[in-house]
Amino acid sequence: MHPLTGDARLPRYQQLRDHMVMQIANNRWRPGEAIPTEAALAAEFDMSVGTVRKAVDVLVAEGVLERQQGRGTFIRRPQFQSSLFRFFRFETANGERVVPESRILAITAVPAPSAVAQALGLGAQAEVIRMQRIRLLGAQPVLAEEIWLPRQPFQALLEVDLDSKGPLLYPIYEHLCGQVVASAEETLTAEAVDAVHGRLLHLPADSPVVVIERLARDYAGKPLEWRRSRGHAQHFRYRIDIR
Amino acid sequence: MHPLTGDARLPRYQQLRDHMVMQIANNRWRPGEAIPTEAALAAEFDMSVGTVRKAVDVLVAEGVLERQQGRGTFIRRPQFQSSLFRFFRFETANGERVVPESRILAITAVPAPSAVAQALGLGAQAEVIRMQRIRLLGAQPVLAEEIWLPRQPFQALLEVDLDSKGPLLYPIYEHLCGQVVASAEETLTAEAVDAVHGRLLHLPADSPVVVIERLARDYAGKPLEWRRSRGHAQHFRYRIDIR
DNA sequence: GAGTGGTCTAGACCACTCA
DNA sequence: GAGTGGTCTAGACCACTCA
Repeated sequence: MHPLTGDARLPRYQQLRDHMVMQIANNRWRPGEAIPTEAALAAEFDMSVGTVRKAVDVLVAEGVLERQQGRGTFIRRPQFQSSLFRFFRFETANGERVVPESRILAITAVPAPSAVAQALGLGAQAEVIRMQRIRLLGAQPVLAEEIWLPRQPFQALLEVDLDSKGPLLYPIYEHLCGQVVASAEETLTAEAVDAVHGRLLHLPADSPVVVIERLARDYAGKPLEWRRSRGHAQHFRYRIDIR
Repeated sequence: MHPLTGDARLPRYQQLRDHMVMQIANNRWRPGEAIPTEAALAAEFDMSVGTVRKAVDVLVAEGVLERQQGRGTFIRRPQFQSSLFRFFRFETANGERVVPESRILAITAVPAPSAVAQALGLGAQAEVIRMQRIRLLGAQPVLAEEIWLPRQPFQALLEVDLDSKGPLLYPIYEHLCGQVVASAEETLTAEAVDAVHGRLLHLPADSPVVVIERLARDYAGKPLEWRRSRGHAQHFRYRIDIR
């Protein structure tokens, strides 16, 4: 048995939810691992299974946990590889969906521009890593990305050949730097392409492009990465259900 | 006491949820009205209050119901007036948010083009109402909309002066035609403006515009309205939180 | 067959609303 | 103070997974 340490004025299921978020943020369990059974948690915190279930319900609704009947409840690994592809459709000539290849144009450590420092919650002049890359379908560039990371936990990225590790950065962040992206905020805008990105994307002047800015955070809510991606509007389509 | 009529193999809370959706679709309760208390529903369907709460939880999560502690549980009236403004920001010179005025350019009954018939789930050559309107900030057009409705329940729209009733159509649908919009699917795309819309929106050639297609449905899921709105990308901004 | 989450019950007591 | 939803308990039994 083990007392909860949170704000005792909150309902017990909320206290348990907060406690579990903290455990996850502190890497007590890794993505894909099972948390203790509902009965075990009820015994540990001296509450009924119904109250444990309510705390777990909240975390499932928040996308942090995933239930599997008969097997257990697991830390959900966010599926960010498909994130851009909720916005952009890339297909081969035969109509098959494909993940564009990645080519890194530049990766360097620089003092953070003030907008980047602010987005990442860093002090002025903190060191950041700046990565520029393009995503290609065959020889055709389809996305241009600039990516900013705090230097300290991501230093290792400067010391490896990223292009050899495939186009998906978040698994690299996890394995190379121990940083797990758990949530993100994205902002969509659209504009006529500027000269720089027109050249990068091989687009005529004034072509419409969609811009996606993304701030990615870990389980504790700490900003890990700020990214801006641009792609031709022709590939863009996004669907929303509302009530 | 009253037996549930749904699929008896489903959990009882699901059966109750399905039953309540049906009641709402059949206008047993109107938007804004309270449904019976949890205790009354438990007595009516001979189940425990916990099971009723679980059915209500589902409908709250789906956005159909709204709980108010101490007062009751209410049919949620979807807040569609703000729907476009989740995508477009319109502000006066002083930076205040405003709802653009509406000017209807044309409203006529026509045979449904096949794409419209398909979207609205109508037979080929069914009669539909076609409305074209622009939204204005002062003298500046900011949105161009084409709106398609099945003629039958919306006939009354052809017989009134819509411009005098303000820019929000959904309250008019409800009061004039008895049709309540309960949910919608929206698809965002972006393009360079074409000649027709460039003229309507007073935009130079090749300006980037964002296009929102929306299919609106009633509580039973029946399509009520299909709409396509175009606005200058400069006003467009959309934010998404993902896990 | 042991262990997991899923459904359901029948209650107790609390927090809030409103006349 | 009567009536509402919110929290929590302690159980029973079911559906599913996996060795």
